[in-house]
Order: sequence, then structure tokens, then C-alpha cells
Amino acid sequence: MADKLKKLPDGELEVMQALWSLEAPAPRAAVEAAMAQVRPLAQTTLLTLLTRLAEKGFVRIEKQGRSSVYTPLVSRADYQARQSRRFVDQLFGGSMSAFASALTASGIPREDLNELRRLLEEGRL
Amino acid sequence: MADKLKKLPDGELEVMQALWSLEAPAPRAAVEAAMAQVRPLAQTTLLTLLTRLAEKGFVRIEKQGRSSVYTPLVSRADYQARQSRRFVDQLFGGSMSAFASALTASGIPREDLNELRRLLEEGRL
DNA sequence: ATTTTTCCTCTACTATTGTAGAATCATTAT
DNA sequence: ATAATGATTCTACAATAGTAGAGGAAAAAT
Repeated sequence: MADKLKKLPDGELEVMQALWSLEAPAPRAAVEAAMAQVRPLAQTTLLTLLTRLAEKGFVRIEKQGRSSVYTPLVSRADYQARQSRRFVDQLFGGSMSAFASALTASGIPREDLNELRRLLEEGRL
Repeated sequence: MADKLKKLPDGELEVMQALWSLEAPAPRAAVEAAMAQVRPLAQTTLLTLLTRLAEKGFVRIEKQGRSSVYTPLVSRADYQARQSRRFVDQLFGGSMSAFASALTASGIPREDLNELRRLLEEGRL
């Protein structure tokens, strides 16, 4: 069940990012505000995406009187970890040398890559 | 133009992977054979995907008498690099610490991550 | 109480993706 | 010549994704 974590389409991912950035059960207005800073959506569009996320098991919707509050059921870290694995497998067939080359050529600032290297060092063992 | 490199859907990416693994202008049969090892597709399905890839500018189709040969117009390395950037930006907002944590928790073997670290070291400067 | 405002759910429509049969055109075997 | 083959292009259809208006119910304002 937990492993069926499918890749979310762009729009739904954006909404999840907004949700993850907020306090636990977030009212719609909060999600909307968070989204607005990145990409404003019609209110109904946002609701549609939240509903789809709920159907997929990514979000729980709870009625709070007239309105609803939204809670992520999948943690950002969990999603990020799983997608990272998928990404490396799908695009590089697991080849670290290909992955490293791609990162080096990706346009990600050299310093950031150095930082990444350092962080991987710490996280080791 | 070259920067409009959109993310390919899974099916089309698989075909590209097959194409990339082959000698320059590959006849359909070769692509088909390469694909078959991963995921067999009806011949027409493969052709449809190749046509869509051509429409998107990823592949050139050249008539060779009755049949055609297919050439990737985007290199694997180029695509990998661009998608890596997109991935890190979209999923981690560019945060290397989040990225490092995700990799560490991704299930990618520890040794592989060490290798990645080493490779990033070499590619530095 | 009525009107207005808020929020959510339904419904809807287009584009894209996954998949492949039907039709067509040329080539080769009989 | 004719039929059988092989290859490509058309057509098609369901599922998913992107986006949002219409409708309905409830709450707030007057």
C-alpha cells in the first residue's frame, strides 16, 4: 500500500508542496495563499486538485463546519526519498557515474554540488 | 528552442532509452528489439511513440526506402542533465540538504551513494 | 427574513498519454 | 499477375491531467 506511491502530476505536486509548507491541518484559504505565491489558481481548480490528492491517498479532507481542513498523509521527506529512487533508476538505470555527470552538467551551482558531496559524507555509515 | 526540453512521459522516455542505447540511425526493428527486452510493445504502439517523439523534436525520422531509420536529436547526457536540474528544483526547491537526505533515505545502496560522493569530488573544480 | 457572500461539490471540456487495430502502400514470393 | 508480407500511417478509445464554470447549501450581513 505505502509503496504504491505513484509520481504526482505537476499540478498536484505543487499543491502538495504548498500543503507541506503549512501547519498540520490547513484550511483551504491557507493552501490557496501558499499556492498563490507560486502560481495562482482558480479556487475551484485548487479544490479539484485537493480532491484528487485525497482520492490518491495523499491528503485527508476533514469537514470543519462549513469549510474543510487539509492534512498531508504522505510526508514530504517520504515522497522526496521515493521519487529520488525512481528518478535515479528510471533515468540512469542506477548508474552513479551517469548520475554524477548529469548533476555536474545540470547547471546546479558548483558550490551546491560541493555541499551535496559534503552532506553525503556526513550521512554516511 | 533547445531549452523547451520538456519532461517526457514514461512511455516515450523508455523508447528514447532504447534509441540511445543503439547505433546512430537505428532501424525500427532494432528499436523494437531493444524495447522488447524491457517492455514489449505492439509494433504500432512503438511507431506511435516514435512519431510523437519526432513531433516533439526528440527524434528524426528518415525514410530509407520503404522503412525508416530513427535518430535521437537530443543526447542522453543532455536530457539527463536537464531533467536532473528540473528534479532538484521542482522537488527540493534547490535545497541540497533536502536532496542529500532524500538520497540517503531513498533505498539507493550506501555504496552507490559513496561512489556518487567520490565522483562528485573528481568532477569538482 | 432577505440578500449577499462563502465554500464546496458537480459537471465539463481540452490536451496528453497509453495502447493498438484498420487501412494503405510497397515488395517479394509464387 | 497475384497473393502474401512487411512497414508505416490513420484512426480510435480509455485514462489521466489541467483548468474552471454552474449549482447548491450554509453563514453572515443588512
